[in-house]
Amino acid sequence: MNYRSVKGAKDILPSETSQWQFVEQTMRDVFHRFNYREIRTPIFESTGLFARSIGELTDIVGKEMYTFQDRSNDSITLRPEGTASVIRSFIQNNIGEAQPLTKVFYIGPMFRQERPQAGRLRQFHQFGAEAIGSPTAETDVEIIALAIEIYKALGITNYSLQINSVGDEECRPRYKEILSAELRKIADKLSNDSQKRIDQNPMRVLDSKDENDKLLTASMPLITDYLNEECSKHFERVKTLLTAYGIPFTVNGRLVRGLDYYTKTAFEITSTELGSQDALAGGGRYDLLVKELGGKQTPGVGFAAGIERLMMILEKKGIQSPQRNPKIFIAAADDSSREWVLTTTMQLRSAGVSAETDLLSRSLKSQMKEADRQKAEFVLVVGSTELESGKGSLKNLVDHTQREIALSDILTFFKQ
RNA sequence: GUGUCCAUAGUUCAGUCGGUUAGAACGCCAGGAUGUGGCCCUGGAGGUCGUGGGUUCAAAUCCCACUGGUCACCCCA
Repeated sequence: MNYRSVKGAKDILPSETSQWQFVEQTMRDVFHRFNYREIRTPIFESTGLFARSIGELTDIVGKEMYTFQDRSNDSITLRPEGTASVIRSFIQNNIGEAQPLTKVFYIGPMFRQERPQAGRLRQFHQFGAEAIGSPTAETDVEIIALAIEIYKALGITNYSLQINSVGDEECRPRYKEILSAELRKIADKLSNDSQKRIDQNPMRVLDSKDENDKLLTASMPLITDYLNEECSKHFERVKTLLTAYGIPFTVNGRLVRGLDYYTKTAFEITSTELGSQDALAGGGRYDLLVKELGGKQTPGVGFAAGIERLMMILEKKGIQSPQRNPKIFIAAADDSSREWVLTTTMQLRSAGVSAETDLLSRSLKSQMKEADRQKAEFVLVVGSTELESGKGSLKNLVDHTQREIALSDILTFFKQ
């Protein structure tokens, strides 16, 4: 085999696409119920957009982006996530001027050059939603409820919701100072990764998976204890509304997001059905992002979720889309009927019926086997005798019954 | 980026202590008194054993390198 798909980029094969369409249709229905409209942005953007929004110091920007110079020497990046593009488009097209609150969703491929493993690809697919223009906790909860409703609609139940508040531009820097100071005292005992983060991103240290780090930081101060009044009130309101809505959650004061633009609410939905990559969805509030990217000060909140990880759970739980099989297979009993068979198949298709026939000049037995393999509901057998008498035998492959039918009635029979 | 394990028909796998024609199941193709699928029966096609090198009289089997996959770290959806 000469050519293979690039590492971490997978084909979605004909045997899998109906499942993908089923999943996408289900989420589109839910988005519609929540009155979110689809937005489709380009899969590449100026590199600066991502560097600015996600953060120069994040791993995504620092070492995972597919960045290249195009033939005009502009620096282009394949999008590693969806929010930055949506906000760019929101600003560029003055979408916020038409109404105070913009509710959009997206579905599409994202690109990150990480080492592939279970639940992690280099080209992967995300769906997500953004509510841009509202500062209220009600909006945070609608976004969380929207994500959860999609999992519910797909029959996924084994997930858990963790929430936190990461503060705002006033209280977070203050907390970071305090935390950094505490961490510096034990710096030499922390893991290498954590030591590097003490100054740049101390909150990530508290989220370390290293057992020793966990022990050492067990009694460290948490952001939730240092929120200012506004952030604290917002966080309380989110918790109250989630409870009122009946959405179970746990507060995790160590939860942080990998993107820098989040403020106040941050959340993550995880599943025990996945491997070590157990995050199904993540999101939060980003009140500074629109302004950061050159727009008017506009609050926003959103989430992003991985489709492949969702598919892994559906597969594991045996949740499958209904199959779309041909309604009728028309078999030619001999060569004299092939012309009639082909034209009738075409006419059925024009009339809106999924119809199939044999293109390989195969024996009747082979055609019957093919009809069975295709899971066609009916088989119509037509040969020279049927053409003369004007009547064919129509077999129902599901209940195994067979009846005579006038060939001239075929179209009307299958139209409804 | 670091590490783990793995690599044999289309697929999932077996292959003894290195030993001569590399197997199974499923799938595929063709038949089963000649015009009817599923189950069943018969037959058939299909593999330079990932690639390259080494050890050996002899390598799918042992060793090395590379490539690819996999899972974990990391990161995150």
